[in-house]
Amino acid sequence: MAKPTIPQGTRDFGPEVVRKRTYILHTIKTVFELYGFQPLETPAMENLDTLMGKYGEEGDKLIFKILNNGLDNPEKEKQVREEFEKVLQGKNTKGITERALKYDLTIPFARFVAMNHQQLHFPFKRYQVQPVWRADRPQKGRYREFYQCDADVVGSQSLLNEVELASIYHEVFTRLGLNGYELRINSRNILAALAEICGGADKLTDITVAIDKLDKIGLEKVKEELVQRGLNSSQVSIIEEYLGIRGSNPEILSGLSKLIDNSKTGKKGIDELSYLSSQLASGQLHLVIDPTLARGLNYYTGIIFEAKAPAGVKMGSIGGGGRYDDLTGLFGVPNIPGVGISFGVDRIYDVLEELQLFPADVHVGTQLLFFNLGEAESKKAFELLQQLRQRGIRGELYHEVAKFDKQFKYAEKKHIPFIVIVGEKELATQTCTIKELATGRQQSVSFTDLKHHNF
RNA sequence: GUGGUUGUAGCUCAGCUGGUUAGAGCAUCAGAUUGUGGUUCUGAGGGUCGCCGGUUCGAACCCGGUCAGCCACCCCA
Repeated sequence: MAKPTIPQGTRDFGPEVVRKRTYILHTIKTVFELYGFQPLETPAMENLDTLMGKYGEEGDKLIFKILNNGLDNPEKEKQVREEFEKVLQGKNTKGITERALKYDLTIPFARFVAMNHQQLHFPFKRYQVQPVWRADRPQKGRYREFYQCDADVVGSQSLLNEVELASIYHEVFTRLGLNGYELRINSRNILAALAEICGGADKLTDITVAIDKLDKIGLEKVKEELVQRGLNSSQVSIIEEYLGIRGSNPEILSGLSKLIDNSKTGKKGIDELSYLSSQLASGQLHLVIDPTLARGLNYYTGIIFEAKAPAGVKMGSIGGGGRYDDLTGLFGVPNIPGVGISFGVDRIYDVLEELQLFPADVHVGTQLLFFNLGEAESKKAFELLQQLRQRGIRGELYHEVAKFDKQFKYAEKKHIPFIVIVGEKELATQTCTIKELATGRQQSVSFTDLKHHNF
């Protein structure tokens, strides 16, 4: 029998890891709820039609397709072979595959809203935490199965939603102890205005894709890429001037005004950014207006967000999002605008690990362990244990009579903070001995008092 | 999808220019220790050297293929 394996790019999560991940996810969900967001879950698989063409050409290639059943039916052999020929030419065909694993949470959400918009009360605020799948080649921080953690508001144009979402980022990162995080914002309208000035709205995608790489490849390479993408030298120098806008938020706003204020779209973008920064200026939010922030996704139309790990941690974005004006339009229901954010759970995990920000008690599952020291002893211990469980205290009785040494080690391995000894002496005196492992402190408590004892 | 790199015990790794029975530390189990863990000491178990094939008298080592991990690119979370 060959050793079992798991599919490429997938992971098992052991108890210790699950506890840490749960801590992160619980924190995020709690904050979502605090802001009035409601939970939603959608199926692991969607109809292929729902997903295809929504993520661009590259995205389509990375969708995990599910093979239809019954392809081996001899009666259909000829038809199946013909259909498969089409697959070899790069076309998708319902004869071979008509379902796929979901690629993100946004498109399934849009599909859900399009299907149910008559029943929903707007604005509809939902959060969703589920795995998604991509047929990408795995590498550092990238997996074929990973969790996304999204919150979106649909059915409202109000910028107050952006304010709320920015506050959610702040609240979550603060609760996780990531005080040095940075929330960068920009507006797609600013970028659109820049494209206008550079002589063509059709250049928007080329410009955003190139600018998005600034952090990684530097100014010179970005300029090269812009030229490659068909921009002339005067257009490139306008973009260079734009990328050179730096300083405090007010300074950046005035810099932007000088460059693009006579564009109507540009003015709208500046208004959005100044509204957001003024609304949030009073708090401790680390809000930074960043003209170089672009984000690859094409469907964004207004404010865009990107959350960065504290400086010094070699980790880029730990969250992102933005406003889209017409997501459900793809599914035949126009005019439902929305704005959403996403948390990168795996990356946040790595950052918390690196900065040692997981709480010390994150591993504590079982709170106390009763030692098993004989038949009569364990019978009494079990009775006491059941009383404590009634109170909601998580406890265990060691599964068999064993030496102290073994039972201690079991408690240590499971990070159980307290052990309770009920042995011959304790039975005689109707008391038990409670020991706190971390400190070695020990105390004697009567069987009747144990019920109310605080651990 | 393209390219690079690694694969030896549960884990981290050593293993000389190819040479007889493949090693260490940690972990596990047992004992020192029959009511007090973390330390120490003693001993034991555990490997088809990722898998398949080739070269050779002889392969963990060389060659080809394959699978998996890691890294970079494309793209993205």
